[in-house]
Amino acid sequence: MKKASEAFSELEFNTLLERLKKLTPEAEKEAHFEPSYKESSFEQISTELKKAKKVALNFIRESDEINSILLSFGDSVHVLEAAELEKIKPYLEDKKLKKLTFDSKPLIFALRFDEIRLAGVSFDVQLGAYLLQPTRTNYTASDLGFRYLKLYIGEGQDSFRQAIIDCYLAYHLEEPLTKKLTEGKLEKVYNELELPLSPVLAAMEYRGIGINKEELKTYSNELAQMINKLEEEIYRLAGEEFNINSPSQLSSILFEKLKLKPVKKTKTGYSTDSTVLAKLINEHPIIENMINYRELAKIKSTYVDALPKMVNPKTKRLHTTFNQTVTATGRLSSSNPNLQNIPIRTDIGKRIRKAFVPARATDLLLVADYSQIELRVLAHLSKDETLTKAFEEHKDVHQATAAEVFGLPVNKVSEEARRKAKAVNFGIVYGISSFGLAQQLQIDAKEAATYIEMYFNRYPKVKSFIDRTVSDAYKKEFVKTLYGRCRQLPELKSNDVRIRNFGERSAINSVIQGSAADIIKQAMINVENALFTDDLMSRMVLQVHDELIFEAMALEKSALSSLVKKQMESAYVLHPSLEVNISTGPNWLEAK
DNA sequence: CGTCTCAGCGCGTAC
DNA sequence: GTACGTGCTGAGACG
Repeated sequence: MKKASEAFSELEFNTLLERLKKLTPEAEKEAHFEPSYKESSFEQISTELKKAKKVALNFIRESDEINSILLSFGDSVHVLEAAELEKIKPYLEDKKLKKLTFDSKPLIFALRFDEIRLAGVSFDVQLGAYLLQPTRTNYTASDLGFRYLKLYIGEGQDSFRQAIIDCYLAYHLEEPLTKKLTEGKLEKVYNELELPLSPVLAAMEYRGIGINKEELKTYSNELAQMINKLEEEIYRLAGEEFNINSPSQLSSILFEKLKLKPVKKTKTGYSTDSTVLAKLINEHPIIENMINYRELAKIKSTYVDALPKMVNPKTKRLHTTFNQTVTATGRLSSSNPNLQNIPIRTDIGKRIRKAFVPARATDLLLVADYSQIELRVLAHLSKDETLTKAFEEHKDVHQATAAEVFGLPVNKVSEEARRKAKAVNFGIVYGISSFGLAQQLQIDAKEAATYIEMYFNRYPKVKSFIDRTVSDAYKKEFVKTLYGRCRQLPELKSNDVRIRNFGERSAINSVIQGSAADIIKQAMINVENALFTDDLMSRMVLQVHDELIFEAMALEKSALSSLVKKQMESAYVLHPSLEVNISTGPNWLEAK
């Protein structure tokens, strides 16, 4: 009863506030920015459009359908009916007329349904704001309007008003954002990488990738049966039925009922994650079943059952969204669905890849992946002779590292030593801590520390590069990649040593991961252009951080292979040079 | 009081 | 180190 009355009074309070706002329109106008707009026809704006050098552009859309066209020459925003699209088409496709946008990719994407190729996008608010502050989680009109123009724009506008505001901002943020980008020496990465990449990503999203729904349906049934059996066995061994997917319920079965020894804690209780289960494998027969259950359940719910639901009914294909303004380092991310974390490591997971196929059975998928791009970037940036030489001599880099670190002849490097060296290499790229390496290798921190020390003994210039990068980061509070992409590191100002250490690792990781991201972005732009120049029909459809996936026309297989290899390897002149491996197959599994 | 929604969290997949 | 998605859980909103 009390709660209900409290809720009511709060509701009443809000309603009163709303009324108050309406009663004082003057105060409202002062506090909140509202761009003016007018409904116009093509004829009314055609004179201005003809003589204009630049125009801000936006659409009001329902999913991918354009309902209205928004144009601004600086003052009022013109709202035109979608029916006028045909008349505006030549202007949209005229690369000499500069288009200023708030977020260009959805516009490019939507226009493709009307067979219009937007050209001349010279400014994109989202991309500019991202390059200036890549660690922000979003770039809303309200935040950006205030930050760069001191405008008060309310959050949570309806979609019509939001579209108007975005169009207005696309015009008026050009000057302040461009100025900031220049000050930060970010023009190169902005103009040569992010802006030209945007239409490439739009095209890849538009194309999508083929998926064999029947294959997944069959697999789903198989998995259901296997999961069912494991479920029964787990219940039997537990002596009761419970929700296996609930970490808290599993925890009480394992650590209370079965009296197993807890390995580590989480915020809320005892951890049951895969590393914990692995350590308990010899303690109780239920553990092995749990490990198997977890893997199958993960694959089924996240991929096998989820992916078919996301197939576009019109195109019969999967269309991911490549997010260009999400990661702190400059990598892309992929969502709805995420096609950058499709399983590959286990046999159970591999079968998912088999379901990714080209549109026509006669075509192929072609996968082109950079060999060890991050370690090559490290060799390049550090100028370490030993590491550089390993690549120049086409050595197995983990094996070579093992030989160096453990002082063995190459032919005496055991599987075990190679595995350890590989973990050290990963650790270096991630910004190593002895704690992290110890956890990875299941050894104590002291032993891990000696591995790191031995590594730095053999690769002294990697050591000095890391030291230089970190001390530079403390001085400037940011780091930069090969292309000048910037990441701020406010963590380095923290009084908490754990947060500072995190900042130091991020500094190293961002330079290496971000530089690799720069390179593959350059490669994507170059490859896409080359495909059109050479009149090939094959198309790039996915990017997974260090690899590009193409739908290849069978007849173009060899031409495509050499084009892609050439373009990817020459995207950036690195020392040691970049190396790309190519393979093809009837599906994503067999093209790896 | 039951139903719904949402955010946080544990977990696991990728590079 | 960098991401994203699923399922569970508890809190608060809703009717």
